[in-house]
Amino acid sequence: MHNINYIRENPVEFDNFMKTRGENPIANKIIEIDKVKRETQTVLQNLLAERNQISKSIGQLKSQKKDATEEMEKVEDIKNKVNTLKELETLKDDELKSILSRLPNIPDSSTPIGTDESENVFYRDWGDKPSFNFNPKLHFEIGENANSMNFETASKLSGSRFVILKGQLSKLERALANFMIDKHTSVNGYVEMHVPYLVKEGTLYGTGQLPKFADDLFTAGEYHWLIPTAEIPLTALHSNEILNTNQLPIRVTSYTPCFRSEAGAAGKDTRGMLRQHQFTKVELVSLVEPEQSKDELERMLSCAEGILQDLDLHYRVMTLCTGDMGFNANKTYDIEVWLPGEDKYREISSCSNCGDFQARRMNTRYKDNDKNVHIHTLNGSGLAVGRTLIAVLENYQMSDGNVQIPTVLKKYFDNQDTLF
RNA sequence: GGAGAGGUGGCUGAGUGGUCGAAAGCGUCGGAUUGCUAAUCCGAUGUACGAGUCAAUUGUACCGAGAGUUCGAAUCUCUUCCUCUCCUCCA
Repeated sequence: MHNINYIRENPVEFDNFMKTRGENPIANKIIEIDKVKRETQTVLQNLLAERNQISKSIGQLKSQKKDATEEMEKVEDIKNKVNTLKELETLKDDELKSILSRLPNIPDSSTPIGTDESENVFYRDWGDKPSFNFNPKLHFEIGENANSMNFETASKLSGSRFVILKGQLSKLERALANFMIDKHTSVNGYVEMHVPYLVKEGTLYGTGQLPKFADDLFTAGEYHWLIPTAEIPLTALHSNEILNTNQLPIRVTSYTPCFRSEAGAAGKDTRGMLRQHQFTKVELVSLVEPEQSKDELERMLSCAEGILQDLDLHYRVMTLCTGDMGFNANKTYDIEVWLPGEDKYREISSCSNCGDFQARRMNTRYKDNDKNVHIHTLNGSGLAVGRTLIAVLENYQMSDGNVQIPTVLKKYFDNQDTLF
């Protein structure tokens, strides 16, 4: 959510920012609505002040058993005006909120300007592409050949975009998640949280998924939505709270399933488990003071990268351009892991600084020298477990169809060398 | 799922139509004092929005949320959400 004062004072700049994010100019419209709203408010409040005063004197007159008919007639007149003005104020306020809640965050000055993913900018990379003396297979070929990855049965149970992992692959998924959580909690300073997977509408509004992206989400019953990422419950932990400075920074992590309708992805990545309605992810969330958020984004990125380094998986980091960046973010780094079977880099983590955008929506502040200031929120995948499993399979595959177990995961497999 | 109770400021908790933005206590902050990791005393202490020479100041709203009754609502009515207790069920 945007600061209306900022838009009021910098309408042209605001429109320019919105343009880089694919939005049409709207500042003037916002300011006009805001102006009417405030003018209405002023008149309304004056009338209410008058009413309160007269009402008070009515009380006094009555307690003295005097006649108050005259005063009561005056108030009657005010009442009618008040009702009309109240309606107008509510109308304008709703209009304003409806517009503001659907506008994306303002990009950070270091975010490259561009229209789509082709204009994302290379930031850095790590490691090298592995070489194979055979033709590397795709992850689902490896999984299906080992009889441990089953899409047909999953589809029988739940439809398309689901998978069943069996035996060693199921264990690999669990091992990866454990490894990630262990590292983030013991080395990187995050506190592990176990959180609800179903949340209320207001929670999703606070983090920015609603009202605009309802189609991307699954609902559960009348009042609940399935979380598309643990970012939702973790970021909203302190909604409607005023934190003390000494509570910050808050760094939390959670291993959860994520549920996404993938409404806009029809026909995309249909084969394999790259794009599922349900997948698991270890999420990192930081709540920090505004001055800290830029450093925190770098820190978070490094924490996520550390997992891939430990797994010895080659990747590159891209800075997303304004047109490709998500709704909430002012800056985002994507980590793309190398998948030899696909012969492509694929997103495995996305680390974003949301500035005060979410904090405004969910009203999370902290006391800074007696002033209440919105905190900054950041989130990042550390990492998407399903996609990490894909990366391990494709990068560690051997010519005989077996898969080596990365060194750091061996302890989860009784020190076995290979998966199957 | 059945029955009941309740939602008030950072916390505990009083308040059943006007003098209530709200007692009291605790906590926190500032000050005074006492020769000592504390006690006592005094004072301050919500949020949002509006008006303003955006400073002093000032107005409005907020007692879970929304609607209503009334000249006037924390207090009455309705709706709704949430919490708790007991029973039932259950990992």
